Amino acid sequence: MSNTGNDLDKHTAASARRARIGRRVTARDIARSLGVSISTVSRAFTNDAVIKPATRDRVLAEARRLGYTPDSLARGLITRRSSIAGIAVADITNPFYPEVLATLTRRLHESGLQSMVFFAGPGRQVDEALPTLLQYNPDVAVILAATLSSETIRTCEQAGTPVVLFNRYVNNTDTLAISCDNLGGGRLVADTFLDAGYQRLAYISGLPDTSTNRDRLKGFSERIREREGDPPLVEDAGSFSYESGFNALKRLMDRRPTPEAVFCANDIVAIGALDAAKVELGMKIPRDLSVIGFDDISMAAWPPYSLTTVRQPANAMVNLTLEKIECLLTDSDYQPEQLFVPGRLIQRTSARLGESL
Amino acid sequence: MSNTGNDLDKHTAASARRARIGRRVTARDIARSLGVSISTVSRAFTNDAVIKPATRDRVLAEARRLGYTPDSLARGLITRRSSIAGIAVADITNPFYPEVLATLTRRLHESGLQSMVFFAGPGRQVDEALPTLLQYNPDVAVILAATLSSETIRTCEQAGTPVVLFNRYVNNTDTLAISCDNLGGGRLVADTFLDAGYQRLAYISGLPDTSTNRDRLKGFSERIREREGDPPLVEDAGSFSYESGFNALKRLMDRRPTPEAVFCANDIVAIGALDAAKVELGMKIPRDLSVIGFDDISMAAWPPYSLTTVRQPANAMVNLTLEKIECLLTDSDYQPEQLFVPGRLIQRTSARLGESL
DNA sequence: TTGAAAGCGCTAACAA
DNA sequence: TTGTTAGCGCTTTCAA
Repeated sequence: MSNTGNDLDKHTAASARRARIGRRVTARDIARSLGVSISTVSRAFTNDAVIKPATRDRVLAEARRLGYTPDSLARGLITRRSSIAGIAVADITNPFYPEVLATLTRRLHESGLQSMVFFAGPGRQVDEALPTLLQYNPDVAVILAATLSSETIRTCEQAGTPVVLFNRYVNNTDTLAISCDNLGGGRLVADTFLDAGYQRLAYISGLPDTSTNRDRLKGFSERIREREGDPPLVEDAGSFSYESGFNALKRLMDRRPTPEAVFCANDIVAIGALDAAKVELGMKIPRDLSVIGFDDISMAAWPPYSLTTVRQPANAMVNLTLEKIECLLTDSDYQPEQLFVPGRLIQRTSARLGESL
Repeated sequence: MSNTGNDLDKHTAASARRARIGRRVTARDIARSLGVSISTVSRAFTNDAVIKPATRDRVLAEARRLGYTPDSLARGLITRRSSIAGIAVADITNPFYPEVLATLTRRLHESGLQSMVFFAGPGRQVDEALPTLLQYNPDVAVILAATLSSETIRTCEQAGTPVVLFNRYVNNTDTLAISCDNLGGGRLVADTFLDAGYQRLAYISGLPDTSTNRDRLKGFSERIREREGDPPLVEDAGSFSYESGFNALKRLMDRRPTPEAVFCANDIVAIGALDAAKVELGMKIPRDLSVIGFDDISMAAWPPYSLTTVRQPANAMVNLTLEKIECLLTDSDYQPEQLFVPGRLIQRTSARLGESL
């Protein structure tokens, strides 16, 4: 655990920058210029401080004139709140997450938290990157669609940073986790297919070791078993990507019995599968095959795909996340929970569900 | 400019968090536990500090044992380097930018900079958000595919934060800007179409007031004029989105003379246009219409689209950005430049270019 | 309602 | 090679 030690870390750096542009304005400058104390300047920028309104106005005016803004870093040093939310996100190739990330950071910002983001690949990278993030004393760490070892979670808590898992969860921990009800979503799709009269069902899986993938399959299979249907064929795509879905569908269609209806681990996999069926196998959708996805990314509504899918209520999930972060930050009695937000079937035309509706 | 003043900003917050989890380990703890001074601990974590190797090892070991890591915020307070890169990104709906963002933050991280990201809509939001970002004293601000008023740029420099514009530039400023050579890209497409023998050309524009959109059109028209072709039809899609492209193509096809070849402001617009042509107008691509896009997002390679496009060399652009950031940070004589990285035509099958090749 | 003083966790000049 | 001291920019008791 050595220092940064890289090429940007020259000693000349700070001076070079300061040479380029003027020194930053500090509270002292305002104080001097106005003939008041530094504390007074500070109070002008603290909401519930006792200060004469007229004085505050003078300070604020002078601050605007000189371009002063309190230094959040220095402030955080003493308030013990950095107002930073550390966010780790994997799976940026799935368009669902940029959208979530955008609304999440926006909502955090509205709550006075700046987002420090780290993008990780699918591997162990999140565990490796988190220590760096922790050096900034984030008020909270949000892990987006990535897994975190319980060991790393422990590290965070030891550093005083509560952790929120978004769309993943870990067993055997009492870490706050907000997720779509993937299990319920899987069951919903099973019911939908069975109600429509399909018997030969299949599942195309995504990244194997993720709770999203596991639970969607689990709910799907479980419900089929409950209704005494034939167990579904499971084709492992290997990852949540277009190419994976594309190739998986081709393999799936070589297997027997040929499935009538396929549930895909997520939309991007479903879209890959759809294209493979159409382009490679010359199939007509939904005449020859019914396909249902999961997420409801914007692409799902594009005319050539018109994908029937389980919508993850991204906004509701983000709202819930913010609500719980507030609990974490303000209520010392709050016991972290694992929360599941139900998804909803969005019917388009990639699945023929016919009569039963 | 008042304080944050929001619901997370309770006074109980810090104490609640500290109650939940142990107080953070500080350099003082290590020092006490080892019977050395705080400076010695500090030196152990500073690369080029004079310290006995054995002492450093002892400190590092103890640090690991107790889970100590220097507080970057406190460190930044005195070194005058926060090691934070502030990034503002608009246009997250264009898949090109999540990809750029991912590699950009990764490369910054390798250079010892953490990324603080703010997502903005297409509007003035970046100008509004930047002051908040500045409170964290970022070492550099990177503006991704968004415009920044010269006034805000001034504010940044006054605060001591150099600005880098990525894929946008502003006239009349000496702000560092790294961009694809959109002008050259436009000319390249014009040549490609003209060489293939097309005469009735068209351009579907994206978000009107962006340098990317303007320059692509400008290069395209300019080159056509130089080669004495008929000026292209220009259809304004209004934004860089699938729907815009979809609708714009329908309008375009109602105009006369009917174009034989269309250059789209970017890939996502092109893909929308492609779908409109196929789904709505029943056209065969490229038999009835040749389409060329710009960006080369991963979707462009999907079989149903197989979009011929001008590839933006994202990696090269990010590398260049990092190189120039280093200049900005270390070399006080460095004069900001406007840099343009050439794009390259990726031939797929959405444009019939035939004989001439 | 304000100012003086202490100190958040750290680094850096200076002494030893 | 190490410790002592000062202080980064800010907030926050405590006095006035």
